Amino acid sequence: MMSKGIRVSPKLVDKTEKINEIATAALSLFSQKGYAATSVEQIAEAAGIGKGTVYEYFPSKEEIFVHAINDWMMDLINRMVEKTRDIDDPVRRLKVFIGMVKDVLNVEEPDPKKLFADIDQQTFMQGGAFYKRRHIIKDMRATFCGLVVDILLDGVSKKVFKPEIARDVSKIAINLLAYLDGIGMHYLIMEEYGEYKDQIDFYIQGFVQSIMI
Amino acid sequence: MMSKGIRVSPKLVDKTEKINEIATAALSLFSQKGYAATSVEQIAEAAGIGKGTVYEYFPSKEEIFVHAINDWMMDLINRMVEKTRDIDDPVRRLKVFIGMVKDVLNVEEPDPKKLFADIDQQTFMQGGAFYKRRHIIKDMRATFCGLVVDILLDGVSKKVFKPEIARDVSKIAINLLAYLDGIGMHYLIMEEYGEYKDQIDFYIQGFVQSIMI
DNA sequence: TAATTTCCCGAATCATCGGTCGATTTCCCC
DNA sequence: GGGGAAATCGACCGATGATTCGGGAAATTA
Repeated sequence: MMSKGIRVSPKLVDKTEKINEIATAALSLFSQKGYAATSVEQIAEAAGIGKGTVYEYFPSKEEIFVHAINDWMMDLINRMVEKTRDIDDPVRRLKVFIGMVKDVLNVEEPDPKKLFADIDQQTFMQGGAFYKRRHIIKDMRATFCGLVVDILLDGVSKKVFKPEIARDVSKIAINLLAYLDGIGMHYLIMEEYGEYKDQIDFYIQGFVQSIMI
Repeated sequence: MMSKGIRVSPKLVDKTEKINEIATAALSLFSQKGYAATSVEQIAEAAGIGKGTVYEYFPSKEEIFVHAINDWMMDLINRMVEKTRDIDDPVRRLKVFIGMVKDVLNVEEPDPKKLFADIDQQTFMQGGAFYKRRHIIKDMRATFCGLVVDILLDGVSKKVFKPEIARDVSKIAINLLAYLDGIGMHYLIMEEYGEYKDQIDFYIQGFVQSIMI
């Protein structure tokens, strides 16, 4: 605590930490009620501060959303990188990665369902929080895609995956992620989580078979 | 015009047609500005009537959305059924279907991008227009899936597709649609429409190969 | 303790918008 | 051409919620 105090003057607060506290409280609320239905007052209450204080740390509600979502997705990606980085067997590495993607939808806190819907919303709508910052979302997707590309190329170099997939590795990665996106959405809408994992496993089985030597 | 006059009394309006006029005007606005950013007054103006009049035909803004989206999706599905129904060659039939799905994203009026985002939004958020009517969205998806299943089974019975896919035909159909969903979303976000069709063709090539005898 | 700066707050502001309602217009029938 | 039901309308109401702002609390220094 009390780390960032460069100038010494009356009362100093760790701004960064406070910002994160607010963002964390907000993310939880956004995931429960959605962005639009969450008021700044509720965020303040959840963070244990007054409404006006929120505006000492964020210029607007939109910025809270952007910050919170950014942190959340960064964290998600970092954990995936970490968990898969040191796996030697490319097939296992791929499957661990996919397993983590599968599990994302089952997280309880923060529940990602509404977060994803709100991200799309705020990205597509002119004037949305992410509209003028689509690059954040794009970068995130690109990073994600890069992760898969790494795994695939690693498999190629280890002679486990067919060499010819190297040529289309980017296409293949995008297609895999698109599928995972789509099937996740499908089950979110259809609410048949029971079959979700089977369905993915069925797909992945064919996928792995098609890229293995 | 003036078709539905059963009871003859002072002044009679074709309610059904008026409802559709309003819904059509609304759909166009929703697709341009999104559901939340479209006011009932704007809908009224676009339909060439007063705000109060809108409420003679719809009980709420939400109902306008539900009605408009329902019509829109029904129409989409019907056109797909029609265009593919009479194609004999299962492979061509499948490809025509996929071609139509591809083209959906490029429609200008109404532009589907925001509509899809709003549908998800209104489906996931408690209190959303589709929240208590997820069945409408689910049914639509099920119908859509049924279409693919039909095409696949037709191919099996014509000895063009492998017989063993009949066992998992539902899984296969869902996976295909999930992919198309996901890749569509991907390109909507990444805004690289140029590569969109190539990407899908690449996928479909592998897909068709995997199910053909 | 007083001075000073930072931090905190929630009442007030301001704008938006969905929905209502009573007045007004339109149209059909006699 | 007038009676009356149907249809239209838009000013108004009430609620909501993001953002502002001015005063008070807290902490630090002298």
